[in-house]
Order: sequence, then structure tokens, then C-alpha cells
Amino acid sequence: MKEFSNCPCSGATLDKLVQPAILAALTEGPIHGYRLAERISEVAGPFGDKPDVSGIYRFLKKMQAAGLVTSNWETGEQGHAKRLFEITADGRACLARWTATLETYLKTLTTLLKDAKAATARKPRQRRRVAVK
Amino acid sequence: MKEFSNCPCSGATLDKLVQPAILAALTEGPIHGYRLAERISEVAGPFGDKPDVSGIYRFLKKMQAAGLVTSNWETGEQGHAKRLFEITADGRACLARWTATLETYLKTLTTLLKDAKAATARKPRQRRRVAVK
DNA sequence: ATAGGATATAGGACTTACTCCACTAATGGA
DNA sequence: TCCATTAGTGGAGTAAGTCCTATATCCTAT
Repeated sequence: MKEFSNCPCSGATLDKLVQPAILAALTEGPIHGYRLAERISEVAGPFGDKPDVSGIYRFLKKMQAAGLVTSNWETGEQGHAKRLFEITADGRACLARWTATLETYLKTLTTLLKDAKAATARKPRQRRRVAVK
Repeated sequence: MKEFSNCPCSGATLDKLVQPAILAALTEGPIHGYRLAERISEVAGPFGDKPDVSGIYRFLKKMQAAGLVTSNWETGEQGHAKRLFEITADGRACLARWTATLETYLKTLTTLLKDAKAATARKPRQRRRVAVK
């Protein structure tokens, strides 16, 4: 048998869906990019280790350009400037749409899973006779 | 409000998970790349329109290199040569692993969805008057 | 004091898993 | 004869990441 460690079936290359995760996290209130990344890796949990911070920032920038979030620099007398990100109305609408999309996606995946399972059950023989029934 | 037609929340840019779909379809028996693509778009159904044929062929090639499938040219006296693809033992193992991976993925997505929903329910207000506290 | 860790933001280069478009080529009807 | 269907393939581009690196500033502990 082979090593499957770098095979996509390990899940290593699956999308982590950072964008909806960001939007969802932002509904909890304004937050810094850094903290956001932490919140998300909590949710992403056991699956994809954790998303890269720089990826988060990149996304936030894109999302700001698209009008899904706003940000302003929090320039306290001390401490270097931090960006506080906030979700916009459009961002909320986008999140709602994500919800619908993910639901459909979930359904598709479930079907796929069922099919795959049925398939593996269907032909478990053909290796060297795996018992009668 | 904006158009969301090219926003990723529309699902247009979500991965279609072609690889496990291919493997699952292959367990039904040897098949041509072209037919395979059709079978998959049936399953993919309402979601991502349908995966591109060329993408399928590219993947099959990669998977063959990885030993997950085999193929031989079906050179009948007439009709141009067709490739018949078949799943290998390694391919079946890979599919089994995919099943496990997708299950975890599904769980993560479900959590994310629940969070997002709770979030949209949580703050539909907060647009003018942010309250005292 | 100062070295090192956590906090915070960001860019360059790369990869994976696709997509879209265009092309060849044979087969089977209308 | 023209055209749809079946079958396979290549070039170019994109989306959503990854890894590594660089920058600052703060807060400890030595």
C-alpha cells in the first residue's frame, strides 16, 4: 500500500472556507485581523490545522474593496496602529447568501458520501474473497 | 444593495470535489472519461453546474500517475481509440480515506453554518443607536 | 538594559483545484 | 452533406489558499 500523506484524500488541500468564517466571526463585533485569525482557527478546529494569518489579511482587504467590511485605524496614544474591522450591511447579506450556498453544498457532499460508501460496500471483494456475505 | 453574482458567496468558486466524485463513480465499473464527466455532473446536480471535461481528464492523468486508476486503450477495429479507466486497490483505499475526510469536513461546515446562522439572528439591529452599554 | 515572546500587519512566491475556450477527430443520423 | 454527439487534449487564467519572510510594538523575565 502507499502513503497517503500527500494525497488530497487526506484533506490537506481542501478549501477551508475562510471567507464565510470571517464574516461569521465579524458578526460578534469589531475585531482585529489577528484576533480574527485566532477565532477562526478555533472553529476550523481539528480539520485544517489553521488558516494562515496573511491569508486572512489578504481576504479582509479584498472584502473591504468589495464593501463587505469596513475598517478604521485605532490609533491610541500608544501601541502601534491597529485596524478594527467591522461588517457592513452588504457583508451581512453576503453571509446570509453563504449560508444558503453552504447548505446546498452540504447536501451535495452528503449525497456524494453516501454514494461513495455504498460503492465501497458494493465491491469489498475482489481483493481475495472477503468472506461470504 | 449589490449584485452578488460574482461574489464567492454564490458558490461559483467553491471546489467541486471532483477527485472523490471520480473515484466513487469508478467503483461502478470501468468507464470512459467522457461518460465519467456526465455521471459526475448528475451527482453534482443543482450545485456547481457541472465540472469541466478537461478538468476530469487532467485529474485522471494525475490519478493514474499516483496509481489510483489504470487505463487501457480500447482499440476496436472501428471508432477511434477510447481510454477505459478502472479503479485500483490503492484507489479504493484512497476513496475510503476520502470518505473519512469528507465526514470531518461536513462536520466543520455544519458548525460553521450553525454559527453563521446564530450570528445573523443575533444582530439584525445595531444599525443606528448602538445603545449605552 | 536587553533578549525574546506575543501581538499586529503585510508582501512575494508558490500550489491546488479547478474554469473557459479552442482544437482535433471519428460516428451516426437528418 | 452538414451537424450533433462522443471522445480526448492543450493553453491560459483564476480563486483561495499555503509558506516564508519582514516590519513594528508591546510585555515580560533574566
